[in-house]
Amino acid sequence: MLPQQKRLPRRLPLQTRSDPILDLRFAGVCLLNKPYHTDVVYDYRIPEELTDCVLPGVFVTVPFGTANTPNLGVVWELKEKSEYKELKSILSVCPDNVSLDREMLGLCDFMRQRTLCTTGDAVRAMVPSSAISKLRESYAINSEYQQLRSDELSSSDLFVYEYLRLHGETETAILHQRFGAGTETVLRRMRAKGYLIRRIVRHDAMAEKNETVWALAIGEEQAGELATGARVEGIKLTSERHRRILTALLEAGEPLSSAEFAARAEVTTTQLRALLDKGLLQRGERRVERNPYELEAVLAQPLVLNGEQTEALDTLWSLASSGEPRAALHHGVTGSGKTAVMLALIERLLACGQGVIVLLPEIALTPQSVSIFCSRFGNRVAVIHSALSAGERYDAYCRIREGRADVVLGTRSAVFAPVQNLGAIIIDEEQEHTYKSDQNPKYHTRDIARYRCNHHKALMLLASATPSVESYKKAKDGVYTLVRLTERYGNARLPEVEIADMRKEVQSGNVAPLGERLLSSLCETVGKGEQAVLFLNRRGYNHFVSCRSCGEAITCPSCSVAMTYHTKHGTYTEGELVCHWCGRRMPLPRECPKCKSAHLSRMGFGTQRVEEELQNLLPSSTILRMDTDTTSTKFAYDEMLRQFREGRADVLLGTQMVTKGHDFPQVTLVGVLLADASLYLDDYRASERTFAMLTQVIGRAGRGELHGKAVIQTNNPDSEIIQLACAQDYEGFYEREIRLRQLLVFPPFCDIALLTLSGYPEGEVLRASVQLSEMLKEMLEGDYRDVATVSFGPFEAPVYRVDNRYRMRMVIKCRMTKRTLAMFSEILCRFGHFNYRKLNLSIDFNPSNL
DNA sequence: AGCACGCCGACT
DNA sequence: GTCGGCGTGCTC
Repeated sequence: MLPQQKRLPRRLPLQTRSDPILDLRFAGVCLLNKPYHTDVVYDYRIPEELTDCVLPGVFVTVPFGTANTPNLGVVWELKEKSEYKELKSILSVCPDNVSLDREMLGLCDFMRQRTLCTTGDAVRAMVPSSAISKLRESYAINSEYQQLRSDELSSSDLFVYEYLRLHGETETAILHQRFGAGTETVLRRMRAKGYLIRRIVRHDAMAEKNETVWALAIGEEQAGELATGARVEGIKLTSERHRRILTALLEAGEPLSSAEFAARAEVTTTQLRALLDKGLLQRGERRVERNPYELEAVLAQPLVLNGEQTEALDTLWSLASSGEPRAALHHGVTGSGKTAVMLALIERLLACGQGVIVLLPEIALTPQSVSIFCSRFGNRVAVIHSALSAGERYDAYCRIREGRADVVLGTRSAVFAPVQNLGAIIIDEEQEHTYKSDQNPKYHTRDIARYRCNHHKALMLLASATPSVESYKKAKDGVYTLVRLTERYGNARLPEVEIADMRKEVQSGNVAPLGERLLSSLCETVGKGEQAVLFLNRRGYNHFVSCRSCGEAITCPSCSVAMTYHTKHGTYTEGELVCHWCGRRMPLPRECPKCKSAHLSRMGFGTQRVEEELQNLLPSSTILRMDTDTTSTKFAYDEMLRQFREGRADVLLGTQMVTKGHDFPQVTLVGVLLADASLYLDDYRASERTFAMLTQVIGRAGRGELHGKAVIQTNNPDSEIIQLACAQDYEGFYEREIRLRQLLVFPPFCDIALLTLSGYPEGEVLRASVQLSEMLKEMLEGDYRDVATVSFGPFEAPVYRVDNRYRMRMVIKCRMTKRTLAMFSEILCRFGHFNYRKLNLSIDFNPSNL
């Protein structure tokens, strides 16, 4: 057993530099590039000249290790004394463009404990990477070492040496580009021999972008006279363009950029420079804000809320203004006008000087949804999503931190937006699995939002037509306040839903993706000049095995998730079934366990095929296909949606993308192909996802004046989930689902820790996975006897080999308590100490996907 | 993660 | 005999 590392303190000591009693000459620093088992607080001396700028949350560089390599770190705490002797001193403080405030430092700690991530992981999630200084390594020839013994150096050594002799000090990245893969070894070797020296330099964040602007260097009166062509103090402007420059400046009343001059006065930089030389103009700098969203604040029409909405707003407002941290679940049927309530709530919060974060899943963050916010709140809105450039992200961050933007609209990572006086965090479509990060730090947005709302005594508002079972249970248990909207807004009625049994089609010889019912409805709709949306449920494509006769898929006897078909040694027929939750394996049965039919099949068809078919059947109509192939750029995606909304296409065919965040008033028909495909995912949330998807897609129809219709094609018309979705009966779905979860012990009745061990070679991974499970067993029988768990595995991950790394897994059902977390933390530390270079252990709590 | 120390195989 | 392989242990 290895010695225990001293983990980080749970609470931050309260302290500021102004405290007169304390003589805070030392700093505890967390380094940003440390692996989990060495991510502890390291003490450093604060040099005299830095006493004023070393404060908790500030980024610094410190020497580390025997070589005193500079490392980037964040000051965690200040202290009077340190247990350690022979402390090193902080090297430098990064410029003041970012630092973590108390809230963010606390959040950092929270994330480390909850997700078992490192300080670096947490910090990088909170702050745009372009705002943090970077350390860059470069090499140069050691001038004190004159003799070049060429017998000691290989030819690749000499190439690099020669390059450095010619070019001088060069960054490692550039050398790497020039000399390829083996460069690191070459550099290391030559440094060890004393030929080269290495330097690590701090490069500060790119920070703001500035542009050159031109201003008057003389008085306005003088300029005015010159602009008329008069002679002033010996100068007369004969060129008409020169006079236009002065006129433009006087009209603008502020400095202008070259581009602005070009637009206003049709003059070029040459002419501007001429006036500069005459001493009439001077050059200055102006901050440019990189904001891809042109935010015209249109005069917002007042929100008209119906009775139910007003009631919901009042409840939410009383929670938000209570001065206490609160959480609410806003459950409204599709089309009930949740957004209007949200907007009204935001207006009230802004009126009280509070800011708001609104989170949406990526695919719902469309120009349409952005414009809803921008038209109402204008340039107070900051939009944050993954497609922003580093500069745009940085500027949005600054705008928020400085309070110039107080309505933040964004995807998962926007939950960290540095809104100063936070009134609410709204998570729309809260059941979406994209709110769970599957890379380090593996946080759930809800947990971060809850932490931040506690800090700000703000409201966390979860909204959805189909809440996650976890959240709805919390609402039922009174942890969240439940706010309901049960009516569709305005004249809109729920569409009429028809379930089309595809088994009959198969029996009558039709194997086409479009059944008769859907086809005839489609012809009718298009014939009337109305629009249709076809949703192809492609999740679970081809992996599970289902019965053609009864429609059931083969599920794991102990987990109630579909078993996945794995081929063996490249033969397609000789496969076996595997459960990704408990690792159970079994051969592919000859007949259906339910109805004994021999018609077992793998299933699926792609969007292209459906598109072709459609085009044949409806030759005169325009079909838009929207999937990951056709919408590789965000631009293409937006363009397609716009085309469809403007009525330039009759049918929109696509995957999940078509289900979210768009209002198409002209759509009267919604068709779902293969509704049951996602019913048998190898995930315990398969029913939940299918229900949510179907409910939402059905809700797309009939949102305007026209009445809508939905046709649901399925091999499994008796499925309770499909029927409940067609009836838009969330309550019924929940009751059924929660009972199942309890019975089989799945969240919210337990938490799940997914341990993934990856690396190479295969034998090592297998050996280590056995060692891991033994270690776990030993801990559960020893020091952690009090931790209740049920472990499965180790078994192969669903995709066993990725990028030549082999992956083994363990699934552990547990309760996420301090003790459980402490145990997993120790596992990570111990594994780190084993120093398995090529192996990596990752732990994900309640993962979103397998 | 890096880096140094340290102990074994294939080269001058 | 040495260089360099990577096993092991430490970093305020």
